[in-house]
Amino acid sequence: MAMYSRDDLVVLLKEANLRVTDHRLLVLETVAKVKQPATVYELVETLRKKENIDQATVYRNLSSLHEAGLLRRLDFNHGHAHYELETGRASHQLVCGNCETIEKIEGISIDDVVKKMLKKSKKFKHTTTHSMEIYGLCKSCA
Amino acid sequence: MAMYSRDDLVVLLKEANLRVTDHRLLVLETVAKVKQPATVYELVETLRKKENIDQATVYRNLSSLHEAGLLRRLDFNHGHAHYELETGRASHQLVCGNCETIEKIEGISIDDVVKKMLKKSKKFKHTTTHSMEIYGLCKSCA
DNA sequence: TCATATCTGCAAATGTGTCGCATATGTGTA
DNA sequence: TACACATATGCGACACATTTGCAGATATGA
Repeated sequence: MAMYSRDDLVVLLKEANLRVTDHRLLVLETVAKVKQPATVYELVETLRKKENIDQATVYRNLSSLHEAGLLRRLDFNHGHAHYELETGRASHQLVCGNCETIEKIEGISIDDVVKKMLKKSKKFKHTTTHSMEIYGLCKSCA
Repeated sequence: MAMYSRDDLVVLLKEANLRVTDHRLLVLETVAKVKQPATVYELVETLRKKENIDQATVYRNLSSLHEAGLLRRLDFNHGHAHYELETGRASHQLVCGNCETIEKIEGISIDDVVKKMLKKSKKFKHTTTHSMEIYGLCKSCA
């Protein structure tokens, strides 16, 4: 898991043509630190402990960072979004269809599958980054 | 794409130990007919044209049918759920991360990938049915 | 330092989905 | 077929995630 210094993140923001505000930097920094994709609720909780920051600001920054390609937005069918740093590498996870359990799996390439799917596709020509969610039931729920 | 008669669907409901009500049958029948996974909004619109049916009823029936394993619930990061008939076979789709475009791709097996992921997993032992969503950008948004 | 585009907090508004409750309906049993 | 009871339904209120309008604050280039 790559570690980014605050200065690194500032560079990322500038490269993305985003203004470097305290709050935006803080949001980016917070997401960069989490191990599992974080919910907005978790992020807001964490951020509020450090600084007085409104949830609307958190939402707006998550959106701008996502649009700029710095964050990946994930949805696990749980009714709320999750965010993680956009690493350029694909993101794969098993997701429980019953409870909120998710498990990121590292080190598996699905490039072949993506290639096959693109070959059959009419609406997609290439994918930039992609994430794959496989839904099943976790041990507790099975 | 398998076609189900109304009688077939009644049998499915009975096998699932669900009461056969007009509304539940109608919801199931409607989902069974759509080609692409349908949003609740679309289903409510379609259903309202045929019969006076409340959206709470639609939601409740979609849930009971999903819990009973007759419907698959999908989330494409668009802020609302989609439903399709649970076929037993896996469901694969390319999803645009920018607009609402999705494209189902048939005839690709990802059993090997699922097997590999399960092997690395600590929280999942086996998957029942699974669906895979690969996020990228569609031609228009690329 | 200034001008201006962008950001922020606040409160109110949306959108999606759920719940409580009184009434209606399906289903097994007599 | 009629009954009893569990379950389903409609309605309105509610809950939660996310967005928006607006007025004041801040970042950035000139």
